[in-house]
Amino acid sequence: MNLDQVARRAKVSTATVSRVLNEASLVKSSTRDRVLKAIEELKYHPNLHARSLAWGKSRSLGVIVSNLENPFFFDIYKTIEGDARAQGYEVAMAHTGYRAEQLVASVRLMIGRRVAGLAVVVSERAPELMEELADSRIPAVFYDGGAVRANATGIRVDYRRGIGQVVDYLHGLGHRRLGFVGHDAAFGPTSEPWKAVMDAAARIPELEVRAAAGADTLEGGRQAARDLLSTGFQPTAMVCVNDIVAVGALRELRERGLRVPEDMSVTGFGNVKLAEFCYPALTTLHIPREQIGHIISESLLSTSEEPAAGDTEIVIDPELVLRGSTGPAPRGS
Amino acid sequence: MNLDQVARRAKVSTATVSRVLNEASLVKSSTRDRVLKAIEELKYHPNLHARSLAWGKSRSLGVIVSNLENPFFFDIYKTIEGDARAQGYEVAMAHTGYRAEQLVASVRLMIGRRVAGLAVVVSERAPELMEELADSRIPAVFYDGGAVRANATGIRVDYRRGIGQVVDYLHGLGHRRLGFVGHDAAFGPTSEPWKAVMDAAARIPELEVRAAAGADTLEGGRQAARDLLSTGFQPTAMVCVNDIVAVGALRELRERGLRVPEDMSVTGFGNVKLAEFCYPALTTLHIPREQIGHIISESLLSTSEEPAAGDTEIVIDPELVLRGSTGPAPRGS
DNA sequence: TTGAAAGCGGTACCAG
DNA sequence: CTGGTACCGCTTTCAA
Repeated sequence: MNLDQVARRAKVSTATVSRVLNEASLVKSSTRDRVLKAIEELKYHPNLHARSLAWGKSRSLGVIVSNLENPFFFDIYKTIEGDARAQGYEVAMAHTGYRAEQLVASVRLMIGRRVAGLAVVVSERAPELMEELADSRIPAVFYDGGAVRANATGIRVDYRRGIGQVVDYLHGLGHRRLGFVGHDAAFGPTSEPWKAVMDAAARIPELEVRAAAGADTLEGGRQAARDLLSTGFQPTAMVCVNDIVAVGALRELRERGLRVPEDMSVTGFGNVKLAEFCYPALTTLHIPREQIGHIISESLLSTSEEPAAGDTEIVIDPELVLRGSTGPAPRGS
Repeated sequence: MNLDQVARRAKVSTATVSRVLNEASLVKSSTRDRVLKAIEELKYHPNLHARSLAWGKSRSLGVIVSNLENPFFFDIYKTIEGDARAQGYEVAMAHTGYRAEQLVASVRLMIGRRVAGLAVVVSERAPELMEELADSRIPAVFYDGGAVRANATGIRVDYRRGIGQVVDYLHGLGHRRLGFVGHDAAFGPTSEPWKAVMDAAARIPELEVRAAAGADTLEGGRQAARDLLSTGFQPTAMVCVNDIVAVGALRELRERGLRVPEDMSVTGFGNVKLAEFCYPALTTLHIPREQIGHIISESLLSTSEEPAAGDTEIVIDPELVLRGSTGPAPRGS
């Protein structure tokens, strides 16, 4: 099942078979037919490894995301994939589950595959690795990737501003005790969302904030909400690091008999589709995931040979979307 | 950045470099160190295409799913991926968006990659292609794949039985007019779920059933529910083809001011995590997705060289899970 | 323990 | 328009 067998059967050289396969230079139609027939009969499928090896380059993009299960990441991935396909590129996906080691493995994998471009859409970090990536000369784009490496585009969300808006909004509604529901990879002093919350809280002294975190899943959000409440702390609002975790929190509240938003306000982050479909619908911060995807693919697939501007940092401004999950703080709280 | 350069720098042959890379035969540790140093300095990453070409085989599994966005598919994918990784396999993922043409392209891609095994977890069909796959001698497992090809394992859900249970249950609660919310790829007389509904309806003459379908997304479910209701038909229960679509329907009902389950019962299919987290929580049919994933990977990764039993068909029996989205039919309906 | 060289399956340049 | 052939980068005998 290789070129040679096809060539032999069609009584031509491998070069000719290769030609009909790539529709490149013209082949006499009678010969072409013979070859096609042989291919058909032999159920021949070209070995893609051999092909890309010979080709030198790989007309494929790599996309690494933290958690494909979270629609936030999926939406970005899908957009990139669509764009890439439209330009005739394959897409190789990898997800890390927020583990730095897995990120390292994935990047190495992509370098090994000699992808034509790499999108790194993850929250976790692996600084040493980025150097390796840079040396590989593979064009890369980072989303949320912390310090942007030289000669690569970076995209990040202005958490400080987004969370700031949410906190101000809640404060304006009379809330004084806030719970922050993070997830393991967006927790602790190195995490942007966390810093943003702390900043906002520091700005408004009368605010009291406590935090908890679980996995980046529905169940994780529920668990975090439970942990938060079981400490005895009685917040009147919960600021969640993303919509999925927020939906998880909603369930915990429901099962405790707490009404949203009468007894407790809840906010999300991202504005994924589910935020509109859950009940109550989530007040959240809109992040334009498709736009992010397009920016990424555009930057990676830039027709021009030049490294697409390079060294750019694009900052996304979240936009507050008000829905049913937030309301005035309960009286006498 | 290839073997040769590393070899040259370390003053050894490419064979030796290859050896230290594969930790195969022993290399004198002083030489090994020299080589490792060279690799380090050159930031060398082996070309995986060349490697698998030389290797002949590919220690990687292919997984094709219809819609990764739907957690049902994702859960299966994730399980397979986990198992495969645990055995040192790479996983190549492709999704088809329920399009047969895309399925064809994806299978060809996987054959071209010479994957060691292929999981085809899709609802759409492409019979001609399956023949091609069979000839490729790649071990394959199909989920929901219709007619099982010779010498391959097939797994399918007993829709007839599952839907039958739901319909009987609703009928027992007094429901007489049922709406079926499908999605485009699970609609029409060739679709199993559809046939199952029609069968059940035929069994109980006093039942009236109408159907509608949209995309396999939250929004699609909402749209389908809207279409169903806008015909003037007034069902008292909606049987949905999966949980996602059901959550979409829930929203449409909510916005029309219809209470669930007082005014309308709703059922899902699959029992994905979201089914517990939405409001009201969904009565649904549990499909053991992780078990399915394990069966698939086990069958594909069977240590024995023999084609893993082959020709097996495994039928999954869905289990009814009762939650808050169903109740007695409204009085006087 | 190490090196030389023959593939693995294609592509593409150079003649004819 | 077609065939011969030198690679692409790595693995793997076979000898040394």
